Amino acid sequence: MADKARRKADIIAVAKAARVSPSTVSRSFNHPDLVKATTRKKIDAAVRRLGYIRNRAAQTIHGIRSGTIGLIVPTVDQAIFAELIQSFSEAVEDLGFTILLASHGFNLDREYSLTRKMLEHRVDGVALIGIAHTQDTLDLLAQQEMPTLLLWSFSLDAPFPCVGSDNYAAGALIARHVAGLGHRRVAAMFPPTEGNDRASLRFAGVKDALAEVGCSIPEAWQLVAPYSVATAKSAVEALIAEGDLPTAIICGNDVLAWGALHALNRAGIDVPGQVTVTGIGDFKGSKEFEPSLSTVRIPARTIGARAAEAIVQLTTSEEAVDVAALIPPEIMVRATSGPPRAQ
Amino acid sequence: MADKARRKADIIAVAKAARVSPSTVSRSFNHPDLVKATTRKKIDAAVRRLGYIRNRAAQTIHGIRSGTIGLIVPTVDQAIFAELIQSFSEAVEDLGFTILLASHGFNLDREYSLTRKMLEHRVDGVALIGIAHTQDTLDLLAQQEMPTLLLWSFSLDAPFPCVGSDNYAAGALIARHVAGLGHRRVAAMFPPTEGNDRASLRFAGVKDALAEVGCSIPEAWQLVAPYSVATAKSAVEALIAEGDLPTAIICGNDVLAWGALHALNRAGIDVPGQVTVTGIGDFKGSKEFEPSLSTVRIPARTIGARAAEAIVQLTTSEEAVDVAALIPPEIMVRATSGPPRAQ
DNA sequence: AACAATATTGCAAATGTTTTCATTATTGGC
DNA sequence: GCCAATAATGAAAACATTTGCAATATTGTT
Repeated sequence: MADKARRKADIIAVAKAARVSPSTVSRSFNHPDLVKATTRKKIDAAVRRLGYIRNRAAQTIHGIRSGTIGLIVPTVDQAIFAELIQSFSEAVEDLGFTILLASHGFNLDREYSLTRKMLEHRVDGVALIGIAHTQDTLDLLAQQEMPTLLLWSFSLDAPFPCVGSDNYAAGALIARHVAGLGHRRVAAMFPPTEGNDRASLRFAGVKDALAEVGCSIPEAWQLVAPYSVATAKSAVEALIAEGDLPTAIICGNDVLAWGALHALNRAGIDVPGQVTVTGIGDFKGSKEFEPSLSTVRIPARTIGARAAEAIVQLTTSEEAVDVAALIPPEIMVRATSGPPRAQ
Repeated sequence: MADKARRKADIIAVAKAARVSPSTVSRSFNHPDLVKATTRKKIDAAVRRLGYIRNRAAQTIHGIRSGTIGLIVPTVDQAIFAELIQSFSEAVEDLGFTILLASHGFNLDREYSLTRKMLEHRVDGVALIGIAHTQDTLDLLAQQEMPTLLLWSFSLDAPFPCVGSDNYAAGALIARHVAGLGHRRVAAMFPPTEGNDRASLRFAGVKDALAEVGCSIPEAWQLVAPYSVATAKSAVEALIAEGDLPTAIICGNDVLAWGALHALNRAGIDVPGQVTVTGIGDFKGSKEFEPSLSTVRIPARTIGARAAEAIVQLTTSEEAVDVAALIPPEIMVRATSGPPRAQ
């Protein structure tokens, strides 16, 4: 019988057990200062005795915040997103919210339907990765007046406030470093840029910065490799097999750079003596790589934490607040970059 | 005005717009076969026109499934968990559920309060990482009759069904491989084992398997390094500095092994010629490492997918179902392991 | 054209809370 | 000990749905 009572444990059951009205129980949770200490004690005791657990769904119905933030990402399974998600969710949890997580695998149509789902769950806010989204998704969020944050990339003319870094600048930063060392025979290896504003902006930054010194990347040296050490390694192995090596390979992210380094290492090609390799991202482990990877730091943890504050502000504050934040990328010159060998 | 109507868009508003009763609208969503096709058309039109979005919270109140699965992990930010979470959430989403994600940072007390939160949100099921949890957490889940799954590790005498691999076996597997090559001067590098059943089981497996051949790991060679390339690298650098090198270093996971390899590489110590290095996990990139890492494969994607099916079965099926699944680890002998150099 | 069977719809109660307003209890000042 | 404040509580309506049951509409059969 205790069992039966227990399972149903209702705010009403608690009220009965504590010999007060349901209103008082509710108040004791939500406005403890409005109920007498001794009453609160009785209620707490009843709660414990019955194993009562509040029902957020029932609260949410009243237009009260659900206490959830929807986070929609391309995938969890890339170092960079994992770090971002971790710091974001930590910070969000500390602020009393829980994350509703969904991943769309770089498919923006799926992103739309996931967004709908988030809205059905009445999340208090939505955070999306990157700037590029389908108009449908953006319209939906705007029309429902859902507090929305664009995470990871930053742009001034984005449809929603952004907290993130400037990927174009990151690309330009590393390219200028490489060009500054004197490299003119430069290859690039990037992930497919379609539906990925981060990668395409970085690549654009690289190309534009190289153009400043009159350098361009020949078609044959524009390698495309999906995010993985394996594909990057084999792409660079193929490049090596061609016989005509560039003096530098600028990679769209650190994972690709790791692949490049492994390929060069295997072929016995000295880095940076014969070939300079750079990454973007400064993932964990890049500094410890042998040789230590020259890259651009995009501070995922900072972005995640700032974004959490931003989205919570967006959901809680009445008036319009300006939460956008640009977290600048930072060049990390380490051991994989050096001047080109004299011809 | 449209705007005002739009924002509130209610099932009642939809009903009015479609000139039917709210019940019919509800049915048209939940039991479409019970409503006439032409009526459904009218309703769909009204829904679109008003931009109506169903309110899961209001449904959940009726004891209907919330369509969410709580996933509580130590952290997202470790390759192994990221991969697991990704495959789990993909599969769960395909089955029509959404993930409520929380991370406790290896703090089991936080795990308890996160579990409570999940229950407040009336998730349909909860998945926890690993076997070891506080009694409070386990009691809470049991008492609330919450479908619960233990993810990642497998054990027969666990308090809830498990879907995962056998970490003890994984440790034993790699240790037998190393011992089989003839190594007797063996070091181990593991993350702190406290509150981490994966690491402690692996380590136990390693020690027991080595004991089978009369080998034990001297105190000084039992390195402890938190999960990170950086700490692993410096731990092994310290070991190298000592001067007395083992012939093999068995690492608790691939990230630690990467760190070890970088340290040895930097010191110009040949792997596997002078020192054998092994990992556990077979993370992405381990195969492409130079030299390619010998390790034990723990198939995260398989586990994630199987676990998703399992938890959904647990939440949907009436009778008790047996969903436990042991996904066996598999040794991957690659290039970092070889016989010890003749003394 | 009438009847029974079946398909479709609406009414009203129920779900677990919160909140406004009204009522009752307590306190301090004299 | 009485009165006015003020503090604490309760009753009832509201929130956005679902669902059992009853009522109505449609169909096929003769």
